[in-house]
Amino acid sequence: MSDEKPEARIQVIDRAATLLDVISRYSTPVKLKVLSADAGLHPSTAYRILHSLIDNRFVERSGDGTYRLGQRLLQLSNRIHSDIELRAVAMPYMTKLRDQLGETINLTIREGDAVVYYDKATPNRMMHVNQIIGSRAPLHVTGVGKLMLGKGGEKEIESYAQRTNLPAYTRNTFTSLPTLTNECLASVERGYALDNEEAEIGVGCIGVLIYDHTNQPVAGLSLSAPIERRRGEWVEDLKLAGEAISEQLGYRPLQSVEE
Amino acid sequence: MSDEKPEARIQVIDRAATLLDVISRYSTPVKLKVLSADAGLHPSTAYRILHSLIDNRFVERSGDGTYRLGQRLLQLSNRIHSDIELRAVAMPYMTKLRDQLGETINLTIREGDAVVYYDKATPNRMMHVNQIIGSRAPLHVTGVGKLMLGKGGEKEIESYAQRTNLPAYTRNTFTSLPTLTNECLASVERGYALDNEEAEIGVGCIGVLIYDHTNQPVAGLSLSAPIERRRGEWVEDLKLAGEAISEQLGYRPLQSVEE
DNA sequence: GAAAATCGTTGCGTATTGCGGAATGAGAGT
DNA sequence: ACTCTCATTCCGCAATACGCAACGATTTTC
Repeated sequence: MSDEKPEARIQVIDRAATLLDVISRYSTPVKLKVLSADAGLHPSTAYRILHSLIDNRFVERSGDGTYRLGQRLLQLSNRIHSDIELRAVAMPYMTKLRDQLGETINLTIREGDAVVYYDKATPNRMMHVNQIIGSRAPLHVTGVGKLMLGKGGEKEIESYAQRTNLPAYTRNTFTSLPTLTNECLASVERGYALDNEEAEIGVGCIGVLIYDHTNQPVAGLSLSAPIERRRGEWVEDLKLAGEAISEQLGYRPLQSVEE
Repeated sequence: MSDEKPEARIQVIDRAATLLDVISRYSTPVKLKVLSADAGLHPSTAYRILHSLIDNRFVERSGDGTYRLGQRLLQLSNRIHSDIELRAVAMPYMTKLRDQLGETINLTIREGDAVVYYDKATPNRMMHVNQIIGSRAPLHVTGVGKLMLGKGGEKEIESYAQRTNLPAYTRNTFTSLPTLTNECLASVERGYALDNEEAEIGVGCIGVLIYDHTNQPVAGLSLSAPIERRRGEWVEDLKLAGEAISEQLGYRPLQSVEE
């Protein structure tokens, strides 16, 4: 990091970054004296910055007074890794489905009580369903969301219903707990869910879950189409794609619990 | 991060960590308004911290004004990963060799003109060679170091000689460029190197290189013993262990250059 | 298309925070 | 036991980070 940029910089962030760099250059944990010398900082300055980085788990300190990079860096970068991997694995299947079926294919992930549209493959036709990447929809009005609720079981569906009060988006939205519960559990049972104009009149979806090596659902795959164009035979295509993506992410169905 | 710790904390490091956490909670890139709200910071404060994090590559900003985690986190955590992996892969072979041959087995890595003792397996006998983890030795007086120099070719050996002036550690140290060059290149040729009391009188070593998926040497494996106990037949054991470790790290010998 | 609202960015004054020097404590080396 | 070195803490100070307000750009609304 240079000082040539005219914009105001925050000195202590630059200094913290320098210390992390210096630590990363050594293959064994390093002492304070070496770190302050290499970073060009006063030892008491380096000491305080390092201990703030320790508090935030970017750095760890051993009993012998040496410092090394901390677990927070792994956790944050795992986030980047898993995002990159999910997209990279899913996108070829999505584009293939899009080309084969001629409708929009969405990749979604769960964020609390909503699904977020994470990526998509849209067909080259004038009329197609277009979801905005980054936008979100409540779980109970999407196919994938109903599957995610269903995987959580009756208690989770009930908690969700209490938190959200199951607002109606169309006249087809499930707004009563018993019917939503039946719908979610049945969807899990058959391995896919339909959205029958529950989020938006005129739009129908087919959704399946994507699992990873933890054998938990991590994302959803869905096809959105104008309701009159949606065909039941596409369910199998979505299921096969969801399974293939899941396997590439390390999912092993019917595996005994050993981890 | 809480405020209950009595020690002085650096506020802006805490705030930067909070912003990184907030970004990591979202699965899609996030706008400034959301980040400042979730982090409980004034927008201009969040703006300045974020841009300092951008300068240091912990965060990236897209043209649409959204922020996501940056590549620096990956780079720093790759450092942690590769360290963990090397040790995890090598240690079982090291302990097996130690038990089989009854002498100290070292794992070393290169740091500039030195090798650093990175890990070790020491035998349960009163007299054994003991290298201090974290300590370093000049390349030209260690078996592994001579191999690393040899892999670099004559020009690198010459540069090294000019930089260091090949100081003698014992009467057996190679202190002339021609003889050191011959020794390094011959060692590479036969796939192992010996340290014949070149670093310390009375201590002899056998060293081999460890490669990874980049097909480059990333570490060294060596046996250190009192010179009168060292046996030439152990060379094959070191070579086999070095190859096995390398393969587990993704090394593919005789692979055409395609990466 | 114009006006209003919102978000992002920047300048500025201030006070809070981070800094460096010095002192102290702990541990290592002789 | 003494000396030396490194790590840690305290303290006064000024530089830095901050928040407010204003401005520019973009989006939203009518």
